[in-house]
Amino acid sequence: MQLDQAKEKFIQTWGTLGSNWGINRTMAQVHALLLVSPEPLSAEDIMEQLTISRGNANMNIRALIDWGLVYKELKSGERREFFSAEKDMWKVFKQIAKERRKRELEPIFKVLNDISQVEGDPKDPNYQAFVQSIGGIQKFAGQADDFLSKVIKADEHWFFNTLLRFMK
Amino acid sequence: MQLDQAKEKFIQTWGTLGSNWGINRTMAQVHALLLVSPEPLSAEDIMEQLTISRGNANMNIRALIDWGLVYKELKSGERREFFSAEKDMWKVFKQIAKERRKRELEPIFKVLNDISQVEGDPKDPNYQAFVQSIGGIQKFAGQADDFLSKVIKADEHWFFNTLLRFMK
DNA sequence: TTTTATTTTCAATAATTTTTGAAAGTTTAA
DNA sequence: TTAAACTTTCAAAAATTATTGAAAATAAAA
Repeated sequence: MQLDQAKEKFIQTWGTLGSNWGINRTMAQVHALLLVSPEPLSAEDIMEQLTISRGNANMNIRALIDWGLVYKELKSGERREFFSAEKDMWKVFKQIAKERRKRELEPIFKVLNDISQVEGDPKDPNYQAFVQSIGGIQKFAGQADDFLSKVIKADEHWFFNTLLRFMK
Repeated sequence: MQLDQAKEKFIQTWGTLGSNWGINRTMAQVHALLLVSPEPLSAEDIMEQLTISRGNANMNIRALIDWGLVYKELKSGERREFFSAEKDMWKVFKQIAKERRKRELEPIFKVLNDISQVEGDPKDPNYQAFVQSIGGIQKFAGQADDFLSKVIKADEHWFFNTLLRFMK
């Protein structure tokens, strides 16, 4: 396979992967493109290589920067902005975990907490099932959150070597 | 808060959560409804409670069954089918991990393997960046897969107690 | 300043995904 | 058998989400 084909296939695959996980396809494609580019690219470069509009490129680049997955680079003597992606997959993973934790887990805790205050007849099976189910979810979410907070701080070598070995 | 409101809020929240993770909103809502129902529900019940059409209910129930998150229950003397959800969150989590691993990780390995065979000039920085980036992703994906395969087999108590303690 | 280069915004449009509902299919009971 | 109860399918419609492109905003250079 030639480089161009391989690049194209990677960008498409990464885009599909993203959309399976609730991430806009183009955003994932921009990320993929930056992942395999040796040098930072300008908005123009990205527009051309992915054949997308200026507005689309801009929005998705900004979103990637918000997620902490892409960095803005300033080249001296150059007026326009250049962008590069974090290529260390462990860092990418931790950054996504961190952001999703903040953006999603936190709001869910709030809702779970609110609805677990539900009032009702303790003899009503609907009430019982509700309280029990929400309780189970709360407990799980709390444990998952503890685990995540540790993963976010962990070092890759420790995580995959030490931990994986411990897990037998 | 009253039970009906709490239920409604839970169903909406679970639906939003699902769509953030690439799962159709209605599918997540059906799952939520079954999670908080003490008794299995019929398709008719689900249609009414979520005010969705028969076709929509049917499709999403089937999808949940495919994911192994919902079970079909047969009541003797009843002709229609009833459905119930797995309420143990650890099992739910493991089931989702198992399915996504099969549906997504496996195809990605295949693509990564194909494109890592790319031919090119070892002096070309584009080629170097590509090979290196894909290599890093492959390595990470392999380790993540090993980890996942262990999680899928793990017991909840062991995972959260023993492991969480070990992670300090 | 004013001009020029570049980035951002956002209403309109396009593309995609989801939902509906009626018809076809299936299964059980009479 | 035939009829009734229930489930599945799928083309059309609706809803949602993403994209465009041109105008407005911003920033640097002249």
